[in-house]
Amino acid sequence: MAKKPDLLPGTLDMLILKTLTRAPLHGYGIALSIKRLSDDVLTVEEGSLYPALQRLLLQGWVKAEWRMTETNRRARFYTLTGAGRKQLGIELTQYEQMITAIGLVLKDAEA
Amino acid sequence: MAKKPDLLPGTLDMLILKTLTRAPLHGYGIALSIKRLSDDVLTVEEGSLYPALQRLLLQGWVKAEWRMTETNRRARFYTLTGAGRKQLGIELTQYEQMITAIGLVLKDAEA
DNA sequence: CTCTACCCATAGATAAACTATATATCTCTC
DNA sequence: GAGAGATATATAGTTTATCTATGGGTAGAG
Repeated sequence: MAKKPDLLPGTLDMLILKTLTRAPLHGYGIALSIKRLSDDVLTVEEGSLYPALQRLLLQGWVKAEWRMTETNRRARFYTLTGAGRKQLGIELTQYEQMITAIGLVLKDAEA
Repeated sequence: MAKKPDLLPGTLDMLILKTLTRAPLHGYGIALSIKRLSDDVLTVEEGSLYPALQRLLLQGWVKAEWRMTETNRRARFYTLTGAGRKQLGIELTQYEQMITAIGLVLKDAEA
């Protein structure tokens, strides 16, 4: 059974951090944002999202605050910290390096 | 501790299959090939490589044959099968789709 | 005869993602 | 006012991929 992953493993933290550079968001909003920005290609399951947010909180890369949404529901809003912004930079650099390297391997031409 | 992976998780099978489109190779040669083609960015550890090859064998995507290397050592040479070539196509498509989608999320511009 | 490069393979730990489940509220429709 | 559906958080348990660590063994160079 060819099961398809909902995202490239290892990229979720980066995607969340990047999403938060645009504006503070609650978890559900982050998931929606990533899904919509990616034209429905990337789906962040709840079972992946909330543990990831806990991770990011623990690392001090985001901070959380309970507020009310526009639709009048209680939700936990996450904001990127300075350390989080720095971490995002690191992860972006590593990611670029990785996909460049993968591109080299996938290229057909051999010297 | 939380060591970073030497490659993007989920891409190893694709990299191995692609490497085998060029020529049959033994495990050690596959690892070397990926490392060199990627300018030493991607390193395939043996503990990742051999289980991955077992996986590919089991799926019927490669077949193996004991032969002698140029340096006169016994080695197991892996050859891509028809099913493996098909699988590679699938994985390449999914990979492209993923990194395109990730690119959309990482872009700064918002409509 | 020792060292390095070559070669295979597995066990166990770790981490990240998934499925499934639980809870709860708001809004809209019938 | 009942129910559906979208909004919202969270955890337990499972799966899977990768790493670390270890174990074997051979060829050739010095």
